[in-house]
Amino acid sequence: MPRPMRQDRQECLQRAMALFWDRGYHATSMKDLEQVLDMRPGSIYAAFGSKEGLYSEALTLYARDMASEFSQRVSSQSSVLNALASYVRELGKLNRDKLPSCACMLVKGLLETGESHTLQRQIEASLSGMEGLFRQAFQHAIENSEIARSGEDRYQPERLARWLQFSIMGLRAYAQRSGNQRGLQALANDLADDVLRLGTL
Amino acid sequence: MPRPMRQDRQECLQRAMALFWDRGYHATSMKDLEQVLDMRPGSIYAAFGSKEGLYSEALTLYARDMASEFSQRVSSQSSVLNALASYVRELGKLNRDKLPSCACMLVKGLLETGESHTLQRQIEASLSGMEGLFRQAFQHAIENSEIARSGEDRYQPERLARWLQFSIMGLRAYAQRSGNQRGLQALANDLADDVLRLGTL
DNA sequence: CCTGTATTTGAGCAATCACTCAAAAACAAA
DNA sequence: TTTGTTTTTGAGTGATTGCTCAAATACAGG
Repeated sequence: MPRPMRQDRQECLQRAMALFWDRGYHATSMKDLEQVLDMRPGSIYAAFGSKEGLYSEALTLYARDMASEFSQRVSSQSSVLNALASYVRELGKLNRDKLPSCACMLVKGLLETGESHTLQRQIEASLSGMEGLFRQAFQHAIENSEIARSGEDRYQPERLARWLQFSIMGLRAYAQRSGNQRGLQALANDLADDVLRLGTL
Repeated sequence: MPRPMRQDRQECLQRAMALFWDRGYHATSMKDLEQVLDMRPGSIYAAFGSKEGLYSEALTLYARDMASEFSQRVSSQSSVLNALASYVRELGKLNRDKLPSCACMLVKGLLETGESHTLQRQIEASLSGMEGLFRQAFQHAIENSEIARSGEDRYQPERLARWLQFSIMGLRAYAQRSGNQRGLQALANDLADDVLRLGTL
């Protein structure tokens, strides 16, 4: 009976995510979104409620994609440490040509969203979620005896996870600087080596 | 003869810097600035030309303050490595109560400014300047024989400077997450220890 | 006191912002 | 085809954006 929806909601979110990721929340106007989504204002508001609602859903999609890619990478290799190291090493190839932005969309949002804002809490929750995945990965590495001296405080999974998240945040922020592709890759390689060094006696 | 200026330009810039640093460029409106500066639009535009011009000057002030504080800290201690370590360790105390934002204003600007924008280039130049100061500091540390195995690639001043800047960017982005003050300080302490470890044989 | 110069003022500009809603359009079922 | 339900449309909402400029204001020199 009803008129069918012309647009695929999931594809809309993908496009909106790319635009928000590139320009940030405040610099993205509804008019920009109308153009990218090929939808008129009424349709967008019917589907997503508000600009903030759309951004929120885009953030959720981003976080979900990021988490699933990470999980897949870690579970598809027998060595957790190798998986983590290659993950970090590939961050050195970050390039504006492939992605909307080198920097993490969550971090961009974290830095441009005012404190005590609803979005801020959502972003912090997503970041905590990622850090939790990192913790699990290091936990597995310890259970697999991949990490030397895992009894020492310095090698607790919480601590390592915190370090990894900090590193990724820093690396991707650093990557936002144009030029200097060489330095970025060197930095990523050094970090990857640091990860591997956790397994060296 | 002329009517004297009511406002001190330098103090205006300080206030504008604090507001931009807190809210970011796009989320700060001229009306907000009028209130904080206690100036009417005409005066602001007579003094700074445009919102972007004011932001640009605020960025310059921020970068200058940051650079001079760093230089002072390094030159006031006999041991460069100790100075750097204490600098990093104090970043663990970053708190929204003291500063407009935990995150670096340059990084916030870098992430919210579109590529190929004039502001982006200015920010990148300021970041390069800071990295240069870091390089000089490590250079001095090497000349003072503070750094062990300084002949190895891994301990080149350029590389160490890059690592330090990446670390500070990551640390201050991580600090923007509310709560978790404990984890932040632990992270900063670990990084400070890494700095000191450069001097250990 | 006046006069001249420089600054400050604030009403108001066009443009854009996020957003609304009555009407038109598109389909499936009858 | 007709009907019923839902989605899409896009002109238009009031508010806010960054910004302008003629007039008012404030002072130093004469």
